[in-house]
Amino acid sequence: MSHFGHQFEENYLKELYKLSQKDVKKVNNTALAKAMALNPATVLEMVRKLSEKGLVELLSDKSIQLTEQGKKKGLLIIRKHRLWEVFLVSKLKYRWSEVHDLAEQLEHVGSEDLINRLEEFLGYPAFDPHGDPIPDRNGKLKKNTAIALSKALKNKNYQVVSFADTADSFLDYLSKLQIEPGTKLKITDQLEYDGSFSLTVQKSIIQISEKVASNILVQPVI
Amino acid sequence: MSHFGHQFEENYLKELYKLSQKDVKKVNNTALAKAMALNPATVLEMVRKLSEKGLVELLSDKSIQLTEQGKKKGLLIIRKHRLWEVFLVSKLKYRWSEVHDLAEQLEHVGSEDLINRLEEFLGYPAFDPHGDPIPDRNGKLKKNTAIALSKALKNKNYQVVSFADTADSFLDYLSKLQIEPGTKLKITDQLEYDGSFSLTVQKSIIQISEKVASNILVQPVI
DNA sequence: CTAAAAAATTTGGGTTACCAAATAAATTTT
DNA sequence: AAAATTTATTTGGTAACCCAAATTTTTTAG
Repeated sequence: MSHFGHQFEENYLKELYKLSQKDVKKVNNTALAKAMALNPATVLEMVRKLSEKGLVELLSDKSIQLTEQGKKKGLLIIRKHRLWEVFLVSKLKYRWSEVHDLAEQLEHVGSEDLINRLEEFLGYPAFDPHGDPIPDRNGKLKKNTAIALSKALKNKNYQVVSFADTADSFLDYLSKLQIEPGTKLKITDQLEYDGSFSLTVQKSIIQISEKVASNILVQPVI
Repeated sequence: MSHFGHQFEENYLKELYKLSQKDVKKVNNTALAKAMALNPATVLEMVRKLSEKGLVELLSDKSIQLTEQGKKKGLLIIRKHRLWEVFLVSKLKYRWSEVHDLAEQLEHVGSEDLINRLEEFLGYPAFDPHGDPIPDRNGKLKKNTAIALSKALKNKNYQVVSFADTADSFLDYLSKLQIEPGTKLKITDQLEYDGSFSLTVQKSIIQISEKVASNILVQPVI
């Protein structure tokens, strides 16, 4: 038995789960290797081991698919990751853009009991600080009903849920505008000329391009 | 660079620090190997690596000593361990006897900044749930003024601080007696015959042997 | 001081997760 | 369909951390 619990296995399962969500097309060895920044030979070797463990199936068209068991494990890691992110932001006052790497370490810690207690301590949050849904202990995800800000209605109140683009430069830009998940805002105008938007954000009025607006995901505030 | 940060290194440094505190006599390879439940050959190999890194010195009498740098790193791990234990007990409602293994994982996570924030979040505790002092961010430890219960005075109020013996069986026994760090108690009598004690613990009276009493560390309640 | 015991060290292996480069197989282009 | 490209797979190798068993060195006892 490894001295590291199942850290590696967990990373493969997590990545496979994420890929299965993101792209519709099947996940092959190359795609997984690229996603994990590993050599295809390494990935093939590991995937075979996962297959022997019944966590993954190697289909006849060479695509890699999680079994029910593998899916469950992958979701658990995602659950852990997102709950720790909530902890870091809501309790330790990190900014939401800083927590990913730390959560990547914390997600491999310990027991399911620990994460269930953490969830209770945090008050059963449904979304992480990036706006991504947190699987409950049965693996169920709350539907995220967010839409792009560029598709939102004028003069209606919205709340930022997450961002479609997660490039650092974009996140830094948003941070300067004081736009983060949870921020309440309203579209006051859209310019015909270039499609740019005027927003009311916390009593001040700012301008953003249509491109930026399309990468901000919002939910109507009830 | 390893994919695991410095988990192994950290464990060696932590153990060396603990040994340097516990036993007065010098720490040799055999002792370290025993403490870590590893083969002496393994330990020797690792200690040499630590020595190359300047974290440890191999003295001419074959004893192993932490350098200032190594000591600092070892203390940091202990700090992390104890702060996470406080978190698990005070926030996630674990019992103090359950948290060691989880803290052993958490202690290897992440940044010094994280642990500083955690410390602040927890309100700068000076002792962990076992009663052991938590090094501050400069490595300073609060003096623990505890004495063995067997050396305590009759009819004076004390508070349990920690235990000298940390064997599971002993902790389980104490747990059944509802004795844990923080518990208030008073010696009502000591039998001449075998040195055993009568204690008042939370309104009930219990009997413990002298050996048990010598492994319970207490502080006078002000 | 010498024999026995203990500790330190060496030697030869094992496993896991990784990689680069070569080869084989499948897919796409033309 | 043949050529070119992409993907999958095999092969040979590395570094970290570990072990058991043999050997050497040191310490302890007689």
